[in-house]
Amino acid sequence: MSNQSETTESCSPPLIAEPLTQEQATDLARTVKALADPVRLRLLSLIASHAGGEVCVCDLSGAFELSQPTISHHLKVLRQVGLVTSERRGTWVYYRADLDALRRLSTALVGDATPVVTA
Amino acid sequence: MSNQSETTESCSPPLIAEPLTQEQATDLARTVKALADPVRLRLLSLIASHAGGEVCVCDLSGAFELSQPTISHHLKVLRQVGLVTSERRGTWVYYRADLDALRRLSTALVGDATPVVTA
DNA sequence: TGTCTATATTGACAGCCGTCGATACTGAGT
DNA sequence: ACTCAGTATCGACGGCTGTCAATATAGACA
Repeated sequence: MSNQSETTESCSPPLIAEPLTQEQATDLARTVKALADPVRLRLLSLIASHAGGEVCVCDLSGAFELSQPTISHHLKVLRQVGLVTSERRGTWVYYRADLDALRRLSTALVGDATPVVTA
Repeated sequence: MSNQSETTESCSPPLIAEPLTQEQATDLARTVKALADPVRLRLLSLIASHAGGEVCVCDLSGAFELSQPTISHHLKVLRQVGLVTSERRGTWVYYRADLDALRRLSTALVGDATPVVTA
């Protein structure tokens, strides 16, 4: 049960290379939507940047002034698009970021070459 | 008037490097939200991938089975976060993608190195 | 079995958002 | 000045979403 991911966001040409089909856009939007919330961005950031790669939910909850169900809800949204995975060990549940999924998302936007032209 | 961009999304360390502050997350979410819609993804894709870099609104509207006000609304959302800019020439308005803005967004997610591990 | 802690699910509610029709605005050409 | 085409804004409506309190579930430990 650790992962009911219905990951779609397959590998299509980047957005800037050729027009997305309606289906591609719908798939991509699913993943982007999951990231389109400050709380979820911080959650993913906390998980992805954590040494060891794993974070216990109890540690995540403490970082927000939100109810426990709300945090659980946001984690579920991230799980459903495959950006994070979860594993139960004893009483605790540990979350881990899927960096490849994030990279695929990034690639879907701009492709591989990413020379930032910091003005 | 061609551009009422209130672009915030400044250059912060990527999401996966260190935890986002609440403000960073809010800023980033603003931009991500603008992309979190299939229609806007397709619009941006149509604009960004267009030869010449410019697309007239009249060409964009034709690609969707949506009312003209709806397309105009979505274009405004993209404009407000600086992902596209617009310029009026005569009767027509031309939209252009800001690829640097897109790249900054991508960098905010995964950083510079983007080796895709296509499984 | 019972209890306690950690996490998930449910149900409800308010606010946001995508969509439309109607209307206003802008520039071009009579 | 008038009209016409292209685009933007307004106001309204329905559906989606983030939040919570209440409750359920899962595992650890008596």
